[in-house]
Amino acid sequence: MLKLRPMALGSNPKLADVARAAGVSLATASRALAQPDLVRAKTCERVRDAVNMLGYVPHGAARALATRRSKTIGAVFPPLDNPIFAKATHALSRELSQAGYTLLLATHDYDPGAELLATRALIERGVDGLVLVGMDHDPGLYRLLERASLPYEITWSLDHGGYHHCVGVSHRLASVHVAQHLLDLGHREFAVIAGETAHNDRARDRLAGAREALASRGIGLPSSRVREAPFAVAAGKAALAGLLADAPGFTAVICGNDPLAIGALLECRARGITVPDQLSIAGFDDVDLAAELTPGLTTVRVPSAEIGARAGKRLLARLAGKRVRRMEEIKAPLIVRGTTGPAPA
Amino acid sequence: MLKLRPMALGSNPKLADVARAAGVSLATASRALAQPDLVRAKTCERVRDAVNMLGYVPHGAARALATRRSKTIGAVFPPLDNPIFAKATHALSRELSQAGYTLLLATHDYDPGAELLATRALIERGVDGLVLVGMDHDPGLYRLLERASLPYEITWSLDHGGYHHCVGVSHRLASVHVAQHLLDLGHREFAVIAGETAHNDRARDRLAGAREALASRGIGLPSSRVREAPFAVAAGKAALAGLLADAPGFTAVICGNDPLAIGALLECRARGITVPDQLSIAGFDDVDLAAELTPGLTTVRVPSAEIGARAGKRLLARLAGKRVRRMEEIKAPLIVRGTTGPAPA
DNA sequence: TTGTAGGCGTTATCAT
DNA sequence: ATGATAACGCCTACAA
Repeated sequence: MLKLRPMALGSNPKLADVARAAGVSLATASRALAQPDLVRAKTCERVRDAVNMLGYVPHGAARALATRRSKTIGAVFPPLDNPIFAKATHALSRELSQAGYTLLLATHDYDPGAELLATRALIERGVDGLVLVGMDHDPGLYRLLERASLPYEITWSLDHGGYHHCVGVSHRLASVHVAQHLLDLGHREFAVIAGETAHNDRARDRLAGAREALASRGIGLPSSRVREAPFAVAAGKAALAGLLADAPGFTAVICGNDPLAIGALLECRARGITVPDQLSIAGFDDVDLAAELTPGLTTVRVPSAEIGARAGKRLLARLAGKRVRRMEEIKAPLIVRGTTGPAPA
Repeated sequence: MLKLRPMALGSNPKLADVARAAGVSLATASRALAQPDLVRAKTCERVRDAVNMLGYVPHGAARALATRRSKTIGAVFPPLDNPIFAKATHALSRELSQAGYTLLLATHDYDPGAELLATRALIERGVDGLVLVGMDHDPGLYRLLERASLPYEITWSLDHGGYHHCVGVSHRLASVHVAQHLLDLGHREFAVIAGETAHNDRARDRLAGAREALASRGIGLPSSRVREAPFAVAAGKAALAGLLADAPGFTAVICGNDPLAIGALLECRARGITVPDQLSIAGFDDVDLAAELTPGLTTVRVPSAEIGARAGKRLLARLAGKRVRRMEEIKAPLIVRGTTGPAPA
């Protein structure tokens, strides 16, 4: 079954080998591949043939060294088992590859230190640009970017300071809409299951938005009614269980993201609490699953694939010397489905 | 003419600048960073200071050119919105970064042509090794790898031919176990919602395993009872609806992966079909959500994070000159939860 | 322990 | 249209 391959040969063919095989100079071979218009058609063809014959594959490092461009974009992301990040990564990768760029990906576990290290590694690898998530980063990270004078895009969050290039949504505003929706349904007793707010400006903004909307109608949110939980369905279940045990009496739960909301929903189902009759639940992100559940999950649609794609497009445009708006806000509409309903009488 | 180029303002400091600032030669500066043991401690420190002072970041391309190593590993994956791939990617990335390697990620939509192109791009970028998913690839892909004599790992699938390095599970065998479990519960009328089998050996093996187990007990699987569906909860719902409409009468559904199974489950819930009393449902992969549902989803545990981590470890070991077993099989046990039960009388 | 110099594979700037 | 050759930034024998 195992076939032996006679062809051994030490190293891979280089452009010089191609040139020799085609009977042209190194420079001509290079041009034939990069700027065919500058080379006689016939010569071009000879070079191409030689390439195929030898199985020549360009040496990116050498090219990067000479051109000072790696055709590579770095992305530093939280764990991709959050589907929103997976989607964005995929869309970004797709966008980049269409333009001949490749994605260099680093992931971290919401740890600013690790994030800084990873970013450094990417810069060392010579990325032409960088995609980051959110605004919360080690100060050293921004310094590093500054010094490297590397174009980068902040995703998900918006820098209202107008300094960073960014493409994202207003988490605060969307969260206000969620709370208002529930208030309009007559709810007065709320609980919140927030994502972990440390090192996460999105989670903080979402929590702040909810607080603010409630406060503006004179409704407080005691700390016993607020829980932070790591992103995960299981954590959502546990959080709701905890709230029910420690501070019952609420009729609506605002969740920091969909997995938490789905967890809360499953916990209700397991306990026989009917949603939305006895309890309303709202999520955030509009994960695929949200629409498939019965009842469907009321949530905020954050178009994560679009964010990834836009970040890629913007970066590519900037690398091509075009100008782009510094800040690109994407709408995040409230999607009302079945898990929210009138407050029980 | 010889011109002294003072460090340009925009340009980043190079090792030569560090050396000058530290008052040592280029070679010493290089060694101080790479092999500090070969350099006097005091000198080392001077170099380090210079590095910090100047904010020096090594130029990876130059290093790669000189050492013929990029400290970069490429991975070619299907869309990461399938959580199993997201988990594997994260684990892989984590494993690599611990060893100073970075992950170069390419994703494709189950298209062999695109996969080939992406792989080529990674090789051009100078990856030191590659991680692939499954055995189904464009023949040109294997040729490319051969010529580049690049170490690579096939993940998820096992090459029983013993040719490729691989780390994965036996999808066929696990699928046999699923079918046997249902047979043991008394089921005789089956339906299958398979993943799309084109360009996907895992989906084919899973389907084949189920067929085989049923056949070995004299039970056939008419084509009207088999449906292929793209990976997605929505597709699972639709597939079950289709089966119910076209070929009712089955008491158990074997699904090609968990999202499909969850879709089937949700469809049942929406129609008032009780699971497992009226219908048993089994999945494959053991996604996080599977355990959180009530009833929990009976499925096969495929440790995707472990696969990613192992692939990384194996590749790193090989790059370090160690030998590893060509084939590493990971157990994929059946996890019996609540969605499967005795066949209705 | 430290320095000198050649080379890694490609592009780009000159000539021709 | 094509060719010679100097960068590009770093590593690493080989010398000192």
